[in-house]
Amino acid sequence: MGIQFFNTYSREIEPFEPMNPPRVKMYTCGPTVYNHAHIGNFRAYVFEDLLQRHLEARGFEVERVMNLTDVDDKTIRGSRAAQQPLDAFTQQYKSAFFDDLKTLRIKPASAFPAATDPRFIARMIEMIDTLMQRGFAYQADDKSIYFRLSKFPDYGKLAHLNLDELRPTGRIRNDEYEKESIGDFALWKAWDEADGDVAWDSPWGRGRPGWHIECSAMATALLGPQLDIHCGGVDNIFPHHEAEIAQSECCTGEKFVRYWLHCAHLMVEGQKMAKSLGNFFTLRDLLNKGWTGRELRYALISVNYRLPLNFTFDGLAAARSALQRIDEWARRLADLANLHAGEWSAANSELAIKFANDFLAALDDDLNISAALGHLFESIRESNRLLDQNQLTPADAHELLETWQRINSALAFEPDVAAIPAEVLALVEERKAARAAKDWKKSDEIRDQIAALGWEVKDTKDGQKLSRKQS
RNA sequence: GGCGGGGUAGCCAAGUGGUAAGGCCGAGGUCUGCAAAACCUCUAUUCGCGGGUUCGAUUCCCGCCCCCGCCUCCA
Repeated sequence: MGIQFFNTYSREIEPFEPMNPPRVKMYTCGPTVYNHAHIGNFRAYVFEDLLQRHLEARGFEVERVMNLTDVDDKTIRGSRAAQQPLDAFTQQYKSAFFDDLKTLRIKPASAFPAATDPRFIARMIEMIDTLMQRGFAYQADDKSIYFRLSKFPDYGKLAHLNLDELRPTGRIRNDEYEKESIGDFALWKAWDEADGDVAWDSPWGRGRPGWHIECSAMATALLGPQLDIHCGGVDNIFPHHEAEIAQSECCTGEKFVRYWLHCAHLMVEGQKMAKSLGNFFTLRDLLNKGWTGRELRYALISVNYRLPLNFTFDGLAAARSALQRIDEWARRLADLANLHAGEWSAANSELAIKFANDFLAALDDDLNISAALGHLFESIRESNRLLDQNQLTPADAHELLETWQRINSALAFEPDVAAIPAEVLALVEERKAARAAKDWKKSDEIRDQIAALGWEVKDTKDGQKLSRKQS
């Protein structure tokens, strides 16, 4: 069985066949940089990262683009409130976003195009112009340009919505009466006072681009008319991704996206995350509480992307415990392998081979991470048992470790490397002497001193082992 | 109202027409100067509820209940 994904468009599991293997063109909707991204946003980005990493583990070359929305109602409002120019205002959140990606071990995309980049503004104008010429767009009395939905009967197919049955929810602005049809969305928004000095010239007057056209313009400019994979949160399905399809296909005449993958929402302690509920968290909030990026990464990645994820602090604690167990296991393997470096003749470890096959096959199946982690922990238990019984050869240990490293290229769960302070090393030496003299009292005192410095020392048959203490 | 996703042990969660992976937590044990780690054992006769199909359903069908999301610029 090859790789297969659930395609939102067909609502079915489909075999994954990119246009030009091994190349994969992937577009992922990025953040609107008007504040710090929250953990719900990062659930989507972590999912996309796992997707990319697994495709790469399977030999694909992924070219991924993630856009940055740095002009829209919220960024403009924010910059005015902060009395900063728009670019200065958004720049701080762009930087913070990149820091957060790093903390969560999310691989950088091949490109992070920003909506305000003159090159892409030009591209957007060009696309809108094409749509105007072909009759897919029109200028309304308010001078804005709108997409003419009546010309694109496929609109609604991705979301499987019947447009005639849409229920008005009050989110439709009443002042858009100039539009031909209530669903027509803005491609170009004519300047108004609230925009301040944020405006670009266009054939239709000064204004700024609509949100949807951004993605269509940047995706097709950087990846071509057709994408293999387009990701985002389920909330983007309608209307954003519908609009992208409409704009792109009416411009290029080609099918825009082959596989649509959407991840479900994150909830917090069983409720929707909202500032008003006091359960709204950014990555920084969690770091300040003593959690690490990889712990959050584990918590976010360990539930299948199509299921709603209930984020809890119990879940983070479970992530911490699971990661420590993985760390300890990998260290035991490394210790055994290193102790006998040079004795690694071809092991053909059945355990390692089965581990790799089972794990990767699980991820092939629409990123079934739960099953994949199940195989990981089964392998851990089995090899730990063999280690306890001195039945694991150094060659097996070496091979298992290599297998783990390959698998971990998709997970990125390795421990943060921390240099052991000289002070701690000195205490360990001192303790070694005390232990040789069976001075248990002194040994325990030094253990406490080491703990006070943030490190944990464990006594094994191969001597003391140090690890960073978790907060 | 429309569309979609869910309800599996204390929590998270995989899964199949043939009798319930895995993780976390908890209890007991082995090991250990102690501690930690690791390992072993135990923890759902049962998979929201009621019917049906079947030799047999958690898995298929019908009905019902509950939760969550989207319904025009929130990942």
